[in-house]
Amino acid sequence: MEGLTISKIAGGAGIGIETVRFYEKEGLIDPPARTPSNYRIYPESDIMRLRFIRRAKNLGFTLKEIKELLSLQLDPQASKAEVKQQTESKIADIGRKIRDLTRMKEVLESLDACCDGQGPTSECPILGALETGHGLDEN
Amino acid sequence: MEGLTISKIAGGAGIGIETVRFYEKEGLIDPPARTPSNYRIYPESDIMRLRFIRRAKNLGFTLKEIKELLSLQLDPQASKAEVKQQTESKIADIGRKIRDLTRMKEVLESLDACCDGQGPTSECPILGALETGHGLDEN
DNA sequence: ATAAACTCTGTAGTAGTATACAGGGTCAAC
DNA sequence: GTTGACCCTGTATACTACTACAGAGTTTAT
Repeated sequence: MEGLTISKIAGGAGIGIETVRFYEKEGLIDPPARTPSNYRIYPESDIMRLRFIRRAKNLGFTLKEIKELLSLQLDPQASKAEVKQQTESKIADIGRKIRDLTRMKEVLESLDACCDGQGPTSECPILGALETGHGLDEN
Repeated sequence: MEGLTISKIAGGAGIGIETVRFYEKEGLIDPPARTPSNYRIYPESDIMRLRFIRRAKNLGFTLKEIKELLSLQLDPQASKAEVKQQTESKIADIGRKIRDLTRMKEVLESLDACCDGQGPTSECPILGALETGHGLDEN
């Protein structure tokens, strides 16, 4: 039989079976084909999609945002200009996240270095890491 | 009077008043001083702390992880070795996030470029972005 | 041909993270 | 000295993202 059962893709993506059905309900993956006995059968490629979702979630994207990210490639109907604008807005979002994380990492690295000896930990301020950033913008 | 009321720090940090009290209950900020009439009064520096929390949440850290991050600098009692190990583990986490986001950003940038003309959007695969990464590790 | 291990739909429950409200006290200003 | 904007505690509700059944059908292995 061509295709994977739900437990196979769930296992392959490292998530639960119920979560796969949940994502289908939420529109994050397309409803798959069904066997004559009504079992879902998935193409291999859905494992990739599910892994993407898992990783993106770990990066602080909500399911709604992930849906938007995924739709950037799958919506040939949408106006090019609109897609382009959405894409660029996502790129900016991601750039902001990268800058924040980079700053945080630098602070932790200097913390790691400076506390190697015996300086008091409380002198190494991680708080400043995200402070000097991009203002009071939303989110 | 020295210090800020709860609505001032909430406003300054861009979060709600109830959220500030919630973070206090959860141990993310210390219980502040009180006026004789039992009002909370916060030092300016708590705005920085609350902003850090907001930004870190946006980067995919849970409140529990943020608590750990904040405690890295505030726990001079903890054994240096333990703190050092925790710090290094956080640094690795963050490095992974940065790599994932960088890959995602690259893909979106090429998507943005290649869809400038008229190529079908569906040909630009964001799915691969997080795929060739660091294996099937947890999370 | 039966038991174990899967699948289905549908509904309910959980954890994490806020938000809202009720009932009551406090402060500033007119 | 009363009105409106604050603050308090405590409880309840909401939203997101799962996770766990219940009750019933299917597939696989023995």
